[in-house]
Amino acid sequence: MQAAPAPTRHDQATRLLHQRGATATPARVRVLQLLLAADAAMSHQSLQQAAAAGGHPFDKVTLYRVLDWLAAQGLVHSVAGHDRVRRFSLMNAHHAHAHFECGVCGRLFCLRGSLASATPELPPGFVSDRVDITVHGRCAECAAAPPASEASEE
Amino acid sequence: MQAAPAPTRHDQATRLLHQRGATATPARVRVLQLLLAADAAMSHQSLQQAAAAGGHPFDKVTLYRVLDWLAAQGLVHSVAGHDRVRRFSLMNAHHAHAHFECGVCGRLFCLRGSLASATPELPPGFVSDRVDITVHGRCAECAAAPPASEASEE
DNA sequence: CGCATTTTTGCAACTGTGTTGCATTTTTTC
DNA sequence: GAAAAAATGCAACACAGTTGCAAAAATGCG
Repeated sequence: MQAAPAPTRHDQATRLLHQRGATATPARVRVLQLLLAADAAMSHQSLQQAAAAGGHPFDKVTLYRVLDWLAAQGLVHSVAGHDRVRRFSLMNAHHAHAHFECGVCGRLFCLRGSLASATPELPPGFVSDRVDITVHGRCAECAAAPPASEASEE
Repeated sequence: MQAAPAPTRHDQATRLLHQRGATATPARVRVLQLLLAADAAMSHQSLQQAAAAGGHPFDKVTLYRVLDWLAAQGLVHSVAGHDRVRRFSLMNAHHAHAHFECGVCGRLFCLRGSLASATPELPPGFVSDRVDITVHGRCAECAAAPPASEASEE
């Protein structure tokens, strides 16, 4: 047995699934655990790597299906960044949160702020459903490390 | 004889290119013409189809490169929708415009409204560069044609 | 004007994300 | 415990976008 130091997160994930009346399958629980532990939206690739690093890699199709299922359940949120890669983050229930996409490292962070969802002027007949706000710029790490062609920075 | 009914648009495209001090190559002019005529952001595929319908299909790589070049010049703006396909629209110079993505037909429209770019609460160290706002919902056409009369309603 | 240089275009092959079909395993239901 | 349903895994596929290299057009220099 592996010393799993976070049964709490496993429990949390399982609870989220049971609230939906769905079976808490290992793959779903594992994906939710990873997403709960992440501070940024995770791509399919990073999830697979994280799972492999945890000693239990799952099939890529299974991962895609779990992510699709989670998105259909409204548990996660998928966003395609500028690199066309979908990244997934936990949905914070009621209100959609804004994202921050770093133009240097490409990471996608989740901002939590009460967005004044001021729908711009919508043409007549258009129905607004949700407003997605993504801030582009440089994250703290990349802003602190200017492109001085020198990567040596402690 | 090619019935070119819009020398104006051709001229407009050429002018935009010359303003950048760049050569107005046929491919660039053609792409800009198509984008000038479009009311919504166009994908690589639709641009290629439109060009083919116009009797002059260009190579897909050339199209990708022209689009990349136009984006690098700041003339167009590329946005990846939920289907992970990049769509291109003319940059309206100074202020970025918001987009509307229809969840039914997938089309991406450009909204023009002075967005109060109220950057949500950015974590310390993060540098905001640009705020991208995409409204999700149903466009006028799709909202007017509900999927009610389909086979099973459940 | 001709030739070297740069830019642009075109073709073919490739990468990588995501999907589909089908067989196998696991879970639920009776 | 067996049948049915859901979930998983493997292989093959589809599609957007990219890279490398060669041909063609534009540009610069003598």
